[in-house]
Amino acid sequence: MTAERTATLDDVARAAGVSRATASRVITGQGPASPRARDRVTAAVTALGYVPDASARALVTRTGTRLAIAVIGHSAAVLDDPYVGRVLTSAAHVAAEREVGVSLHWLPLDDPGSLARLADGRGLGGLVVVNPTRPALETVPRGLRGRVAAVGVGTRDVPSFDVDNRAGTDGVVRHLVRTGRQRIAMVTGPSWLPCCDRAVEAYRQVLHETGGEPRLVQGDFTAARGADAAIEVMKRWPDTDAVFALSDLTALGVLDGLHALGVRVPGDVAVAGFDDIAFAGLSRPALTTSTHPVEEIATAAATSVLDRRDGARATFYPSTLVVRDSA
Amino acid sequence: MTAERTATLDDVARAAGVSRATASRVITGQGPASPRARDRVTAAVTALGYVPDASARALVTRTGTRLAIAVIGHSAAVLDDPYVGRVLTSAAHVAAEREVGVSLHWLPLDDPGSLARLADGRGLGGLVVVNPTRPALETVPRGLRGRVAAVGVGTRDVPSFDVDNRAGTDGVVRHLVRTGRQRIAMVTGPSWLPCCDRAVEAYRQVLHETGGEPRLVQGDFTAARGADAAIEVMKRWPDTDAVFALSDLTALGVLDGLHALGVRVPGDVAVAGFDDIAFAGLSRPALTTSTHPVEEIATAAATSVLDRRDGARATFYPSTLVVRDSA
DNA sequence: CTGTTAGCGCATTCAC
DNA sequence: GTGAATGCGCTAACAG
Repeated sequence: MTAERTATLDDVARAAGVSRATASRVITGQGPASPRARDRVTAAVTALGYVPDASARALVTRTGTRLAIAVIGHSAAVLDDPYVGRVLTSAAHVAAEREVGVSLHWLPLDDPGSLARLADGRGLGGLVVVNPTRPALETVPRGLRGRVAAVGVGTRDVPSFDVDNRAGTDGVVRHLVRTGRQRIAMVTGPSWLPCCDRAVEAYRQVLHETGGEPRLVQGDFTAARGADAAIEVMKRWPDTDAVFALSDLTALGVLDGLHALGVRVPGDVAVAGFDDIAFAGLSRPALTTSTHPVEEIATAAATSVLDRRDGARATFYPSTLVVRDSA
Repeated sequence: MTAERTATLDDVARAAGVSRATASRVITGQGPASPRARDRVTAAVTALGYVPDASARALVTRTGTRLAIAVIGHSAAVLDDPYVGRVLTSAAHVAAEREVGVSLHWLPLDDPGSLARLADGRGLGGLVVVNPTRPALETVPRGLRGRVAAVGVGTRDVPSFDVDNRAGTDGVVRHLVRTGRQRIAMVTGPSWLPCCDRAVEAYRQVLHETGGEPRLVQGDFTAARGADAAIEVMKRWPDTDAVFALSDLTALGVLDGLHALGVRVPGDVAVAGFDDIAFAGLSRPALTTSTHPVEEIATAAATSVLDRRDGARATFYPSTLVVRDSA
């Protein structure tokens, strides 16, 4: 297959013995086409190794040639989160196969118009919103319908691809209970992030069943906050024997805070995180956490957007306990 | 500035009272243009907030609309390296401003044709190669000249944006010497990676000056290798009192390996890393390392490619010692 | 169901 | 130095 010159739609049409329009119809799958035409065109496509020119297509459909990844948060620092990095990498991979690129954007939490502005911009092939709020998703223009996906909660119009936070939290907290912990605190995510709700509910539920009292402290997914949260927890409830943080980075910070307090982990207090980031296995003690197929999630979201697949409204991905040393 | 409809070149030309061709010339900076026309057009551009349509431009210049980030390595796992993540994020940011996206690619070390194939593909606006080898860079087609940059070593045709590994290593090793270490081992990067050479030279130089003997062990920038390397070092040279790894991930692995051996850090052996990744401050003990403006480097490389700036052939960025607890 | 026609927004020949 | 004309590769109207 020595493609001396990349094949164009014209080449495909000629090879298939049809007009460009017909070829275009079967390739995009939009208009009508006879079975016969369909066969001949698909054959020609594979024979010539045809890949549609993203620029030309974008130009005429006014649809853009890049996949934007937008992350909602208080500051641009959210873009440095390891979770976001994994989403970006996976999305970039999917995009590359379709000759489009990705771009990364921060949507300030206190600027409700930012998503609409981003979505209005030219050159946008699709949009994946990470950690969205429902009101924010309502602001995406109709023109983008079918080309938006959420990694986090979705809406009726925006399909959601997310970790099963409820089951994941349930698994971690039950593990803590099973290993003898009884006074379990939880460091949550930011209060505005709706996908944390299910996790908090699951935590409450398990504690309710086992006769524990909820000990909730607010987090923000950063390590610095984790250290402070650990100190706060031990001050308010000195007999705490386990801390579950809804983010590995935060859990790592908890480890730090506890260490500063002279509390032994897991001897005095067990610590568990969430997400299984790359460093989770490298901390001392190595972090017990729950692992998530972030790459799979991001790939599904990007594919859904790029291929305009109208599939399920919400897909949940499994959360699997990883027991290491900290709990 | 209520841009109800995004301005087009035609709008700019009309507002400036010139033809589209003239407007295009001054905007691209390519053809001739009278000072007067130049002024009027630039004024119109800012007034209308005009941004060229990347798709249309790509279509006509046959130049593509995405910035590819290519990473050379043995396996696709190199794409997960934190360094690569930082480069990708920064590049995505620069690209977004110009309405283009980025894509991420792994170039197998043992497949010399992969770079050429990637570069030949349509839709490529530019190329940033991370950790390249010189022979690999020779394979990029002439057509891409001026639209390629290297984060790492460059060639005559490919400008280089890199950390000043020599000075950085010098700084770290001298710090070890200054704090009383005398038998210092170094875990290098992969042997095929040319940008490590300068670091190794600097290490040798300092040891030569201070009367030490080089203790070199090969690394591959992974944490797993770091743990093995630590064990190897302590076996070959049991009196080693410091280990410098040319990668934080590897240094964290060294910490792990030393811990398994029952060696105290920094009591028995000091450990230093390189790059100052996000987790460096969170390890126990916190990692002493050297910090690098990776975002700045990547931004410069991406800008150079996207704006077709023919600047300096090689730019070195400072490496700054960060003293924490491990050394 | 199909082919013909007409642009999308821009950079680039060529005359002037 | 400038403007009029041309076409990049593709999809979307429209007529057959």
